Amino acid sequence: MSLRNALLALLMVEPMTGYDLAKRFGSSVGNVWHAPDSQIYPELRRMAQDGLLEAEEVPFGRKGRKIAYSITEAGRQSFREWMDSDLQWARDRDPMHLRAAYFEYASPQRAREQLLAYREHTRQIQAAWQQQIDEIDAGTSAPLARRLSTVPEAEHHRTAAFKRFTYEGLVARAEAEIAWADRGLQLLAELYPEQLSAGSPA
Amino acid sequence: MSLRNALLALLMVEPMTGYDLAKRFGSSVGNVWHAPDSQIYPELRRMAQDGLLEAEEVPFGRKGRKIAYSITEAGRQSFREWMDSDLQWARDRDPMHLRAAYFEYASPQRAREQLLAYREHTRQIQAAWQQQIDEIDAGTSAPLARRLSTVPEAEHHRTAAFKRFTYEGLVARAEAEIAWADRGLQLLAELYPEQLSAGSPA
DNA sequence: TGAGCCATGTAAATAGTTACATGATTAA
DNA sequence: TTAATCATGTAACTATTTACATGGCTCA
Repeated sequence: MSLRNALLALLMVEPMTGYDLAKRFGSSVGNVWHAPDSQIYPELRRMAQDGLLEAEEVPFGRKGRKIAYSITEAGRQSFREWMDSDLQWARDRDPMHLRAAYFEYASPQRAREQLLAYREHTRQIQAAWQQQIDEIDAGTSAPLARRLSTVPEAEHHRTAAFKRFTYEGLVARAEAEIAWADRGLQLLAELYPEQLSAGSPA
Repeated sequence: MSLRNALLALLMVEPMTGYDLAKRFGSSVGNVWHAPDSQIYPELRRMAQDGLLEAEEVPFGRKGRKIAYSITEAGRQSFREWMDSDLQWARDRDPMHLRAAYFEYASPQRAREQLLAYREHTRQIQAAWQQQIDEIDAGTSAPLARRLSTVPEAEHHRTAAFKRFTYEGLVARAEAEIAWADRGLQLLAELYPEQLSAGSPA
């Protein structure tokens, strides 16, 4: 259901084609909710069937065609209802922590490599989130600018504040994960002083 | 695939029935990988079919029966291979942060209630994780005791250290989420001074 | 004898992943 | 004219959720 609402959130701002939405999932909303093209296209058609969206086929070039989706009043209401509904918390399902709990079954070298890879991966997504914050602060955030253009001036500050707040939380969480990976690397170095003497943990 | 490996991890220590495994998912491994009974029972049968487990039907009482699963050598090897394999990172899919990004569409009251509920929920799972740490430190952790009984004495320290390390990370991450919720409550109070004047954010 | 837990499941639906398939447009 | 990117999908599979179904055991 969240994919549907993530799509509605984007379409609250402006109509878009499936392709635009799929690409946008690689940047703005994709930072909090990933979805591949192959999930987006069918979902959009279902949403149109359910009356949440209106689909309009737009020709382009000689023979090209694309489908522009715009949100209907039913779609707007559905999104607002979701925003007011209680969330059900996702249960924990975390491969990296599951694995770390059983590191004694792995070789220290592999454990170390995995922590390094996890730290690197986390740093990368953290950088992407931080960039969103920087762009919001600099006033160069394209997604935010689009959103603000549909909102009365008096609400601009709040709208920007919520977006920034969201990314702050993600950056802080990533920071905790990076610190955790660092502690793990340190722990490995302490527990296996000989095997890991060659590589520096940091 | 992680469910399978979470089950293998438990069965590396000792044979268990489906019921035992399902219950254990409510405490030890369930802290990092949740799975309902209805997913566990079929998965165990599939794993037995694949030769990773041996199933033995054990009668109990007059007509009762249960199925004890023990890990086979193929199962042990499969688990070790998984432990050495690279993890593919789960994409971000986070309903609470998705929602927070669009809080301007919710009423400040509902936004506040949702942050309070999220903080409370996070505190609860954090407390469960912290309890695991306390039990490890006190030497009263039943799951750890079971694990240690199958491991040479020289490895006890390391085994305990990895378990503790895992839960430390989860506690720290929860701490970051709680701090984020606090910042959100503060932000709401600042953005909507009149509407929220009645309730204290903390 | 009834409540609560032990024990194992099935069915149906939804969600998500991976790999593949097809063709058009645009700019170098 | 070819590479990149625009544009939309299908098929097959795996994972997960939700709700339901069945019956035995144990203790008060």
